[in-house]
Amino acid sequence: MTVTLRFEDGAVVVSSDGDDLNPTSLPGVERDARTGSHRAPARRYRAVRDALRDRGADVDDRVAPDARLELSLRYDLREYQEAALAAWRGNDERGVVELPTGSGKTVLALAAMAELGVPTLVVVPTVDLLEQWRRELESEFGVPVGQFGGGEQRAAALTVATYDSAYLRAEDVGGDFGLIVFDEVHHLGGEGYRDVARLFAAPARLGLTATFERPDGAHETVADLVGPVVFERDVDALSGEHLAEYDVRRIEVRLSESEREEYEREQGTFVEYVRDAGITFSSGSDYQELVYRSGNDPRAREALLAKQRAREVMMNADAKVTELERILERHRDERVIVFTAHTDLVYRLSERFLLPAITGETGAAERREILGKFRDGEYTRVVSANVLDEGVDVPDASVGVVISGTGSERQFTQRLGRLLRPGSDGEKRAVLYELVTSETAEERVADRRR
DNA sequence: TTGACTCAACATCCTTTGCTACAA
DNA sequence: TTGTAGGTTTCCATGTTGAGTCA
Repeated sequence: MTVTLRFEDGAVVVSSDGDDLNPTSLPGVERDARTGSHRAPARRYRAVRDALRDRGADVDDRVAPDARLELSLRYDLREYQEAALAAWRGNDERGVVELPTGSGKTVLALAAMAELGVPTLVVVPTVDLLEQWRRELESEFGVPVGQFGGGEQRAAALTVATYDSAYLRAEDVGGDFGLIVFDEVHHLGGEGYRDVARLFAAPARLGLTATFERPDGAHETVADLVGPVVFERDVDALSGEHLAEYDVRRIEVRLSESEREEYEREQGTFVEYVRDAGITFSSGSDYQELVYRSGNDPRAREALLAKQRAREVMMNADAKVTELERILERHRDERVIVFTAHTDLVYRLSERFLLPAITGETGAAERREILGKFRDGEYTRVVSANVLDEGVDVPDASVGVVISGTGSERQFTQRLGRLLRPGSDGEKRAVLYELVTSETAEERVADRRR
């Protein structure tokens, strides 16, 4: 008896020429009533294949791409990269490696590709990263690299894709790769992006991230789709030798009298509603419930809007601008990145201190120009809202100033990571300033992110 | 090829001290 | 007794992204 495996529209189709096999006994395989065929989600491909092998079946496997690639790596891996690679291989070439920004996750993935030598898809969240990876692969392996996304639709044995484009092409090319690498793999927890991992058959899967855990718990889904964390090393373990040493300095500022008055009024409106409505925030979904209520309860809506205004007051306090002036003066000869949460403030600071500004409204060309000049040293400072947190190739800096941010540990880690690429002399010491408005909810927000 | 636009998706958005049901 | 986890649906606003469309 021969069992045939085929890839079709994001699924693995199982057929056999005899009656000995009950296909639904295979992992994930169900009978499709419409076509009468037996199929499993593509991600179960390896489990199905292995189960058939265990039973000694003769398998005609038309899913696995049979192309073999000769890829050689010029880099020598560092000790922790070797260890991460070994851990991943030891877990049947599945799993997530959690390493800080700047510690060489890309090199690790290149090494995995070279060792496996199978057609590989690299999935990334932004077009910026798409281009970085493509350049890296081309220069390292000297082969043409395919691209899905950013206006291109070109397949090759080594291909890079955005999460969006990978999803759009999955039914079509989901069986073409032996290895799939998810850069910034925490994105895979998003409701829509999960399907990327489901619809591709690639048996070998590598996830890369600096911050695996998600506040919504969806990292468990990611672990299910890609594999568990097989290796992790945090910033502190690498700083000094492979990453710059750093300090985080929290600076407390006070609201002005009028700001305090406004803050207390708006925050009071919010707290009062929350108390009256009996919302305790004892579970994570309570805030969500408040949002639902605001759909038809005017008081709930007003409470949320008041909270929004209170947040703006505390995050954009005038005293932070004064404090920033001092910091810029103190680090006049160093490269400084200023992070905020609101675009309005970005433009205010840009005008006041003549800082080049990057926000979501900044076009691609202008963005490239600013980052290029920052890289060359023509600009030594840049101010941005959330744009530079992730997914953009940001030139190295040694001073960061967090004017405002969310309570997200991920955002904090990413911002810190912007400063940690070691200097050429190895003597660099980075500083991240955190400006926090005292006696406001921002103190809690700042505590939460660490 | 580009730029401007729309659209959908993702992420964050959280108070203080208290209720209830259930498991160890 | 003590400690701990927690039930609904169609979503207030802001910032950012990628894909697609059209001029």
